[in-house]
Amino acid sequence: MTTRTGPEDAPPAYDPSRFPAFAVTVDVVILTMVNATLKVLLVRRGEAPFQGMWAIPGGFKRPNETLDGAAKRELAEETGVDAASLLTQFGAYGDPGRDPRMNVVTVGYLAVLRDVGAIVAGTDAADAALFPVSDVLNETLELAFDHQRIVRDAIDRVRVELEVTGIATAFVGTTFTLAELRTVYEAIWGVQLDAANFRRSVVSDDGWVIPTGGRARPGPAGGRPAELYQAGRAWRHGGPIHRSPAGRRDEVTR
Amino acid sequence: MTTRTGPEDAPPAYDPSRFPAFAVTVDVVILTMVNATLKVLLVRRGEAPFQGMWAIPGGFKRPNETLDGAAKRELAEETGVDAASLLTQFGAYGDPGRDPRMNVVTVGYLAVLRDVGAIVAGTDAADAALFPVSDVLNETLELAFDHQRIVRDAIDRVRVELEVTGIATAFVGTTFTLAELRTVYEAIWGVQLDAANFRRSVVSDDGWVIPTGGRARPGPAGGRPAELYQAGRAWRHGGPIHRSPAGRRDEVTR
DNA sequence: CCTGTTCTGGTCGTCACGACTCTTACACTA
DNA sequence: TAGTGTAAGAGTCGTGACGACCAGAACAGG
Repeated sequence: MTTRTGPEDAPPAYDPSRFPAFAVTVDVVILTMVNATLKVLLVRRGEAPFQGMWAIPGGFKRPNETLDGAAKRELAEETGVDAASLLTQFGAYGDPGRDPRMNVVTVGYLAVLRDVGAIVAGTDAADAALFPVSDVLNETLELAFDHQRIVRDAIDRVRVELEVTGIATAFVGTTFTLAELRTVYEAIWGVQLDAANFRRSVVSDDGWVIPTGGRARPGPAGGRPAELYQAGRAWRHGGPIHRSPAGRRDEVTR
Repeated sequence: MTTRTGPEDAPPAYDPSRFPAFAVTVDVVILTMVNATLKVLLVRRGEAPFQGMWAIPGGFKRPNETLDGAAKRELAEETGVDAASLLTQFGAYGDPGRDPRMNVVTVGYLAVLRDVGAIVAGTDAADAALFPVSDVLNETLELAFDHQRIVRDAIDRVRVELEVTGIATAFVGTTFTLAELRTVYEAIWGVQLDAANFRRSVVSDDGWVIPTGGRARPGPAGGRPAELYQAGRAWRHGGPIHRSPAGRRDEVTR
């Protein structure tokens, strides 16, 4: 990493054999959709500092594993889910004092899951729960460490990923209706999408979704049952739905 | 960072008081445009490992500085430039064995500068030089550590930033012609843009660029002198030039 | 004055997309 | 079994962005 080794570039304290020691952790922002609302999985801290406060799940990176591997392991330990496909790194955080105990640099990962509700219920419900992302963004809920900023960055990232990758399909089940998929976009971008136009964009013979032939059960109010689809293979080339310029500008202005 | 402290979550080796120690470094991918070609600043390693090979400039993070601060400091040490505005983090790298000496996690930063040619000439030309980015991408030039991957990720990032931020103006001077600005897009995206259409997109009364009234000196072959512009304040809301869907698809397929 | 080169401005066709309307299909109830 | 309500599926139209292409303007140099 060091490049030139002139005296001004390598003071004694930064000799490679005596580098400053850091703890490296991996924090995972686990997102899911519940009732057309974007939620984040938080755990309650059992010890100081920030004892009793809610935080993002995470843990130390081990020397013999990669960062991606550490994130995958933490996700599995917290939820039991082995979802390596949708685990993307979005940032590193190393402000001095962010952990009062020691020098910690953490790497943030974004995970998108479905059916986390059942998973959380399976664990001890007292120290793991789903919270609306809006509660974190508008500071209704205060988080430990700098986790508020980390969650905020994760949301910014998922908003972009939604436009350029197939991350939307990770929020829904293996089969889904177009209305379900549409609520994902609407909840994450905070916009209203015309159902007809959405359908035309997604079903446009490009292989975004594949009809399964099945039909969903209508809601309690009746209505025509929606067709069931499964994700196609075209999502790796950028998603079919794009934000309107007005909407994007709003987000930046926000 | 640790969340629950059950016995399975906290093996003795990962007690907070005895965390695994890592060195944390910051590596800066410094990009600039020379003769309509995208170049990256590399330095030659003076010591093992990878002695004599070219690498990205970087160095250890100090405990009392932020990651952004460390990147800013490294950039200043290498180039003397204090360009905090366009220094963006794009990834963290911590594969075991990426540095044979010890456990190192590095955070990659992207810096965009102009006039690096003069800066490099000012330093010892033997151990710092500009290389075409294409030489790194197609593996004509082999880099130390995993720096090839880091540069590749940085290029991926700058291609996206070019579309959604005003990073293009960082490659040109305070005043510039539209042709200069166009070559930035063409070099980074590897496309050809119609000069007339490019002009229309940029000068569309949105404040992307502000005419200064001055005119550039024509090239050696003559021609009409181009008007000089300076960057407007609208770039923070997303850039005016967007890739064609075909071009974006090519990049993913690549 | 002529020519070559580059910038600047204009036109046109295409296509993606949003707004809007209508039809279809099913559940539920009387 | 007929009627009603609801939501999905399908069509239409207008607008706006953008790329391809062309023409004029401005300057250097011979």
